[in-house]
Amino acid sequence: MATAPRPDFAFGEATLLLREILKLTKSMELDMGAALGTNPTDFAAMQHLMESGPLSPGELARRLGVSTAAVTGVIDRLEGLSHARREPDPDDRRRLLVVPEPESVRRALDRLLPLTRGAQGVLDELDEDERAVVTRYLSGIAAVYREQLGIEG
Amino acid sequence: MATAPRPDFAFGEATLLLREILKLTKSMELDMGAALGTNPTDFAAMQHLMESGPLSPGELARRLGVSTAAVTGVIDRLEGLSHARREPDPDDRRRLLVVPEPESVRRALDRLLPLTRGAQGVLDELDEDERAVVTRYLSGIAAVYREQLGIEG
DNA sequence: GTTATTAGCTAACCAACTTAACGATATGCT
DNA sequence: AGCATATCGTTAAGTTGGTTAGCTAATAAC
Repeated sequence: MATAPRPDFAFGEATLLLREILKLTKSMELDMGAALGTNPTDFAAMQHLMESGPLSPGELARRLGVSTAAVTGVIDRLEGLSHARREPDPDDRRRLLVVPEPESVRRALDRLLPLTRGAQGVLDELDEDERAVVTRYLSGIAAVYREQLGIEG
Repeated sequence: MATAPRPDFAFGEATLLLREILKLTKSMELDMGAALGTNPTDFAAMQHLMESGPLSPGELARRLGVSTAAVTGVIDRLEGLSHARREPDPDDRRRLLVVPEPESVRRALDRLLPLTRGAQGVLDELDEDERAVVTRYLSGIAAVYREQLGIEG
């Protein structure tokens, strides 16, 4: 009873590892944010800007899953820290573009790249067939999640 | 430039899938919470109570990574919804035990079990060697994360 | 048996969201 | 062309979930 109070929770090793990764990811988000002096949401915004280039506040809101009003705050904070700036959108004067500052991008990449390189390194140690197995597993897990959320969460 | 504004972000398929899973997990946490009418933190507390049985507020705070003051609020909300109740700890009269209500546990499991069963199902479709590959991959990823966080996050 | 520590709570505060309303621009319709 | 409608970002006001600091009660240490 002390070690297994609820028999329903008998997880496989892979499942436990996945859970640990999810937990580590949360710490990572805090850590990443700390690197730029931001909260996780603001850092996530930076990630989108780094990956996709300048984005409108509306698009940023959509990607972050928050209201456009909240994104105004995100941009205010990023601008306050000189991580990004507002520029007018030449094609639509209602809209604007949030442009990441190169120096901040560099700093963020300093944190992000070791992670992605490390992840890639793990994959590189696997052969083609093994990578396929991993892909199959992850696809399966993603499918299970999507199904529970009602296809497309 | 439109499709690949930053060449630094060339992710492998597995990495993209892992990212998607992380994203789905967040939706899942909201979804789970909604099932009990709670926020993700409160649901996470329920998960710990379900897995480990009654816990003290302090232990709950430690596991959730929030202050004990915040946990007072968590327990207040769970009690308000009759998902758990406070009981005195027979061994230490300063302490108390947060006990999950069976009916709420049942409702939470209704949501959780399909997920864990689904995840287990994905694993069941792999043979022994393949499962070892998955474990190796996930261990590697976890190690990379831990390393970046400075061993033990 | 006093002193120090621990447990949980309250109080006061704060950060990050939400919805609603608003001004400015763009789009669609006739 | 010109008016009605929709869209974009912002502001304003309110809510939520967290923080730290300080308190009381109970236990542990010497």
